[in-house]
Amino acid sequence: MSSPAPGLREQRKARTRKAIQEHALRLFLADGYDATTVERIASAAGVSHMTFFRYFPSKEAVVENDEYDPMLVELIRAQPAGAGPLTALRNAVVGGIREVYATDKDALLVRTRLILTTPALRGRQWRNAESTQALFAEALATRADGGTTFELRVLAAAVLGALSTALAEWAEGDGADDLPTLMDRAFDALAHLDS
Amino acid sequence: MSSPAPGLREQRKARTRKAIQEHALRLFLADGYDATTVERIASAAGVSHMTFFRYFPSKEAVVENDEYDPMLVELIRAQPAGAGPLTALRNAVVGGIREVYATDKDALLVRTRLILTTPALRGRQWRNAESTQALFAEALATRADGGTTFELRVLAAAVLGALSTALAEWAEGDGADDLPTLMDRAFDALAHLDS
DNA sequence: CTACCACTTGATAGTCAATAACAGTTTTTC
DNA sequence: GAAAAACTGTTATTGACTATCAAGTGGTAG
Repeated sequence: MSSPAPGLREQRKARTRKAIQEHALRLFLADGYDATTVERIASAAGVSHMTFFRYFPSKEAVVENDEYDPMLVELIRAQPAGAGPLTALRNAVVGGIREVYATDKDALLVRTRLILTTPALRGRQWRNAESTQALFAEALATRADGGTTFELRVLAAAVLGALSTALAEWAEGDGADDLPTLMDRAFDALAHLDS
Repeated sequence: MSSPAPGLREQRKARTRKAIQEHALRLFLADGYDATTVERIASAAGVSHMTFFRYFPSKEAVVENDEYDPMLVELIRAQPAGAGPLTALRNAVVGGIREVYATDKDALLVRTRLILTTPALRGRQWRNAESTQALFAEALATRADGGTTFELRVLAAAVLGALSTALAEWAEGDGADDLPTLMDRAFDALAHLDS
């Protein structure tokens, strides 16, 4: 990633981007996703709707937060070589989430609930999961884990399904449960599928 | 399900619905999903665009084919009680797909490829998977399978992830592989995740 | 057979997301 | 300081989708 130069322009862009995102989330929570037009978000953030689309490719994209993927890939690669692929994924993901959870818990809950209750966002979410699946499978492959490419893809897909379920369960319970614990339980279930 | 009366009206509606769907798929394949407008589909089918939306809630919906879910749920319920939940799901799903595959293989391939290559349809597909996950989990629960509701949800999600991967692999290979065999391999991978 | 009723459809107009073209302004960069 | 590049707003257009209302069709009772 590049911070090419902290010039005035970059600072201003970062501020504009953040303003759009914050106003968008605020309005989504207040009035609902569908009832909030891009025009309204833009004017709340003090820009034109064209500028909105220059910062975010779509109305859906303003809710996303894909910053975790690269970190998780790093963590997967860093797992000791002896562990099996499921164990490696488990330790990497649960460890990574634990950190995110400690600092961004509330924001994560708000965003997750919004996504779960908005059909358009749910679809988007799953589409992202597909690229995450590919990243995970690739990271496992470079770790020289056993199994064919196909098997690693299946593994990554199964893990993502399990993680999504944990996240959904957590959000449905309004964040009362401990998310890393739920994810651990999800991984336990994966390890003993035919209980 | 109701066939209230095979009156002229019902026949006509069924014909219109089928015509819209067939023209839509034909045009999608010829010109691409995005390049095909609803207006064009409607006029090809000899109706107005309003009628299109009276038959299908959205442009995306015209590609779907959710008819398999009830059949799969029946098959899951019919599995012998002794088998573990993963085995039950495996036998039900692979058996069901084998039948579909024997009769609808070409149509399945065309539709799957279209969905995989069209971002908007991929999102829709995953959204449907969510309701399928709930149906599977519920079917397993009524079978009095071991495990909590949460664990069954995780299982259903993992299986759907694995199945999607098999379907994607099959479509990427232009249908050269045998789909039921691929699904069997996906289930094998699930059974030995930490290979 | 006819007259009535519910259902289905089309024409029209509108909203909203997303894209394109152009002009005006500001920040770099030399 | 001036030329080049980047950023933004205005306006217009496309296409998915909805609402309304008028007109046409099939089913049915008399």
